[in-house]
Amino acid sequence: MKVLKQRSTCPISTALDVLGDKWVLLILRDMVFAGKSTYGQFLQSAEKMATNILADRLAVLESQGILNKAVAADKKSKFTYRLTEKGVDTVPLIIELVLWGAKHCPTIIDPRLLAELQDEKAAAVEKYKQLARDMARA
Amino acid sequence: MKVLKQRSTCPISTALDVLGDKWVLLILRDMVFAGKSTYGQFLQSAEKMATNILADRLAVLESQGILNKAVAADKKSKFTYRLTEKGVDTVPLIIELVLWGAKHCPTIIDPRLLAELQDEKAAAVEKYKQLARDMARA
DNA sequence: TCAAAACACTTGCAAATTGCAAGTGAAAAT
DNA sequence: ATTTTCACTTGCAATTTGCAAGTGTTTTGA
Repeated sequence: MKVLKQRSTCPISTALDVLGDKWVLLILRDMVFAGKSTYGQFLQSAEKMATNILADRLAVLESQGILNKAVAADKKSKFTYRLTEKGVDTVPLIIELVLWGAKHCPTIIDPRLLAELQDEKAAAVEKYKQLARDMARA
Repeated sequence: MKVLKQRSTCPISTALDVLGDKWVLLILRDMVFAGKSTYGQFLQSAEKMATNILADRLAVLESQGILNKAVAADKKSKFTYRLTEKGVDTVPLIIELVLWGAKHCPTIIDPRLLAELQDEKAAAVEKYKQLARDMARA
């Protein structure tokens, strides 16, 4: 059981104690926007995270109740990671990261997705939260 | 001039290359919600960041165009750091961090601030963006 | 049925980053 | 003139990262 130290009682600081890590948020991105759920799928991302870092971050996220680990339905040797409701609640944060990155950094993004997030943010947040929930049940 | 390496062309990943750091976001928090603008003020936060880390992160934020450094109006030995519009645009992200932290972690927050952020998020985002802009002119 | 492949990690280690304490140098106050 | 304030810098031990290789179960396929 991974234990994180809380630096203060500030909500921002405490949120950052777990979410203030590049790899953690890329895992959440892959779950929300790419529907990924296994160790092998997370390793295939463009950012090439190291295997030990991935294992460590999955353990942190599980111990923090942001995702659940379970044996896959089809294979006993496979695990699936699913978002809890606490994990689903990071969707608005991830969407703000998309919007900031797309506006201020040189990046590549599907223009339709960007338009959807910009023009109907509240609806898009609900849509991706629900998608994340549906995947968690699958 | 600090150079950051971009891990991919994904907007989330690229945003995280600069914002995916606990100390960077605490500096932005202090500017937006506490109106801080000097090296000495940042050092006084509850999280006690080390002096060398603070100097490093301020240099990163300046080189990324998120804040500007200028000699203070009153004293030549003092610098003031102010948010650029790129920095002001992190306000929605910071507000999502507040909401997630307050909802899912044991933290302490003024109930009126929380209610304001929860019940009228869009208006609150605009309000704090404008406050941040006004401080940048002061 | 038995060897090979897939899958999810673990381990070892060099290199980079962090956190702490102390030091530096210029301007302000006394 | 001297002390204090302010904004850093430096040195160094300890932690964390990133890379490559290895381990131990399933599962697939001949």
